[in-house]
Amino acid sequence: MIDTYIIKPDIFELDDIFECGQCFRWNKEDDGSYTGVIGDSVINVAKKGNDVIFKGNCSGDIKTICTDYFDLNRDYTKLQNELSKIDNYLKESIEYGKGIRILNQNLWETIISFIISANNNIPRIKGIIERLSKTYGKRIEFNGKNYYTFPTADELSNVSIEEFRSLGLGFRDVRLYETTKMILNKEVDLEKLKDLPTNLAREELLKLSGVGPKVADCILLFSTLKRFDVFPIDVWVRRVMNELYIKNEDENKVSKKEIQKLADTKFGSMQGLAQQYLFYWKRETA
DNA sequence: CCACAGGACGGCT
DNA sequence: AGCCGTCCTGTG
Repeated sequence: MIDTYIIKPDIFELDDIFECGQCFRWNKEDDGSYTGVIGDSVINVAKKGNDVIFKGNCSGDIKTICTDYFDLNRDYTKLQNELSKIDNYLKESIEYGKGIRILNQNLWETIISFIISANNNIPRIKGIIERLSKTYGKRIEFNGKNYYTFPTADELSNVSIEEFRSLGLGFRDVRLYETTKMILNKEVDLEKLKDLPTNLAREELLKLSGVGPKVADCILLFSTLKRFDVFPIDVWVRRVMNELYIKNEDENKVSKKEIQKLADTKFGSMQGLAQQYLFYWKRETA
């Protein structure tokens, strides 16, 4: 059924939320709004003045779905104020990406999406995920258009490596195939992850094929696991951390260990959010 | 045609 | 433990 839900949040900018690199299934419409799939629902998010308007073909209560997914019960103003005190670089990056909220994305979907993200760029990642959903997910209609749910582990259980390859996954085909099997046979039990401390949850995720340190940290931060005490280090984060704080002539000579240690001491339990502001700022203004 | 961009992984020291 | 070549596809 088609539902609407309207709020006036202090912190909520469409471009900041959907373009900061945390998600791959949201597409911008001609009117500036975004449409995407959350679980079994299709949602369109628009902003008019201070109003954020959610409309969707929803499998449940739209208010519950959006409150959870968009992390609406967290006080980002307070978090921004705390982070802004750390230094002026962080303050500037927060001013740039002031409308960011970290999404609560389905854990399985986040795992598969970020395995696909390895050694890959955003347009291609989005294309692969779209083809995966169209081929193996369920169709939902909204505003006269077809959308597709992200396929479940069960829906991928009989897909061969060759079929994955034909969707454009490249060398990631085996990783998707193996990880699907490992999750289905509970070699890694996703249900148990949410109760584990961050370091142990990371160890579990690292057992999955195609999940290394960077992907594991993205999963911990951008999924319903919602851990802010991780600091995913990719080329852009390395670049910005070196430029601002480490100042090595060759950024490639800076070890991940050194960056990680700096993030721990400087940003502490809020390092995941700090990473998002710094990453988005550096990427968009590069 | 080539250079480059983007992480995991396995083999090597 | 750290270093490095390979995996694949799209872009300039």
